[in-house]
Amino acid sequence: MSIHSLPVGPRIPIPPSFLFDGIGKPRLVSLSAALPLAERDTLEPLSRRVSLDQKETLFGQDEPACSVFNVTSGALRLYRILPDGRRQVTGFAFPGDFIGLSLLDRFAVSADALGPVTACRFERLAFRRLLCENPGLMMHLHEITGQELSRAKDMMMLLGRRTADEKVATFLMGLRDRYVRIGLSPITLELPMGRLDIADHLGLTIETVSRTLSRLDKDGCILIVPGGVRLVDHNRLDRMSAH
Amino acid sequence: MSIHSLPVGPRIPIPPSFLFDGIGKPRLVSLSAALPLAERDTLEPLSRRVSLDQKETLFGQDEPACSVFNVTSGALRLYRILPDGRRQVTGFAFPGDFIGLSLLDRFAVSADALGPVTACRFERLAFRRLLCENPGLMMHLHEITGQELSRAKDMMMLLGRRTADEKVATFLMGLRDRYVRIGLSPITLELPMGRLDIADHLGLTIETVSRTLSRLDKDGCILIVPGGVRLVDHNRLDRMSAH
DNA sequence: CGGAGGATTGATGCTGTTCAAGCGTAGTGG
DNA sequence: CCACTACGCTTGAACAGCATCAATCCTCCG
Repeated sequence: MSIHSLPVGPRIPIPPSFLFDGIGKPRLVSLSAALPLAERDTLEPLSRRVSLDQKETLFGQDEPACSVFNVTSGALRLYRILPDGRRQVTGFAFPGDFIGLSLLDRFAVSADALGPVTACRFERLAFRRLLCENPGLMMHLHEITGQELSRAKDMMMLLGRRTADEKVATFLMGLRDRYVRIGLSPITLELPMGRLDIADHLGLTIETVSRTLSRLDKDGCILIVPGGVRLVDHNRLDRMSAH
Repeated sequence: MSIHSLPVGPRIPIPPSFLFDGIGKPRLVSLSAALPLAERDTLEPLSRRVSLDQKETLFGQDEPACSVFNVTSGALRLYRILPDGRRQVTGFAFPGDFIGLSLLDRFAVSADALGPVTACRFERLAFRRLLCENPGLMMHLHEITGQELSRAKDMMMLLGRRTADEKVATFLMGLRDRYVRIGLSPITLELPMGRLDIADHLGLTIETVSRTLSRLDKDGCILIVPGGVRLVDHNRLDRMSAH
């Protein structure tokens, strides 16, 4: 697929590993590749498929959380909104990601689709019950939650202490890392989210995001392409996102 | 204790409920009141006491995490530092709080004492093993982690989308809520952390924090007292922290 | 062709930072 | 008991980075 034909709301494809298990037998598109096969087999019978179109919402903040989700294809934005309309996008969910893993009574964020999305839905109480019977699985999911918490702390550092340039560079490098893991191109990054979503994620305005990307482009760090961004000067980006 | 005699590095007292169990028998100061007695009794045998003096560090970011902690008295700051010295204080730990609950291989933050601190230390692998044998307990601790994650998202909203005034007001109201739960005065808040810690927590500079507190004082919202702050105009503070 | 929505770019202004000086209190030693 | 220092906090003045306001462009689509 040429970079010039990326759709505007790009479709995050289903990585091939999700479509077949070890012996090449097709299986229902379903659970995270991050999970060992045995655990997938434990969880899968409990799941139901969900599909969303662009802009449809999966759930809203503070709604009773009767489900847990695992994204199979597409991408979602997760966010909170203040009474006066200010929004913070706390993150984006990609194939393989769980949503609602902390199993609280209510959802901590709202979630809606950036494009067509499919996911596995689990009934929360059944999910919980299953975990209680499989301490190993619960421990694994607890670990995944711990990693999310660690990333949340990265995010605090990003929001509290970094400049606009660093924020944007860090965002791009973070996306690259995630794309590597789910089998998407880490060179030409699809950006299924709009500039406003990025801005609300990084604690900036849409204008600042746009200007910063333009400058990175002019400086030869990146190349802005329809529907995404091509990473050019990897080193410079790495230095900007200075860990 | 008069508000004018608050020590500069105030001692966060041990809530009485930690000192005695149901039948009035004294017990070793130890575990969180947030935990049911049965769970406390399960965990306690595994624990070792730790004491820290002011400014001593409990552990550093990225160190191998061989322990899990539960604070019994005092307060700690949890933070990350960038190579160039910029710091983000991700939170503060008070009596009852667990640290390192996500059980990852390495600590996600550094932790050091704001004043004299005591805590329970658990050997991580033993702790982990115990949890695998007590799914109910594991589920409970998972839930606590989920709440921490939810607060991390509040923090993202705070850092990304709120003004300096709102940040400071929200910080104070948040402290009030926590102090209520651990039995400290929610009217005259002790501030065991310095202005710089608050600044690095809220993504501001020390000058902005100082100015903002001064203005809140002048406006009659709060009263700055040695070692802390007295909340005066509760309503106005609530409106400023506008949830 | 015309409209809608997102993205870009420019001009201006404000919020919070930076730099700098001064204050207050605790602790120390003469 | 009082200087003297150290340290954290406060306050002021000037500055800068990002926000705001506004206009234009681009692409997709009907």
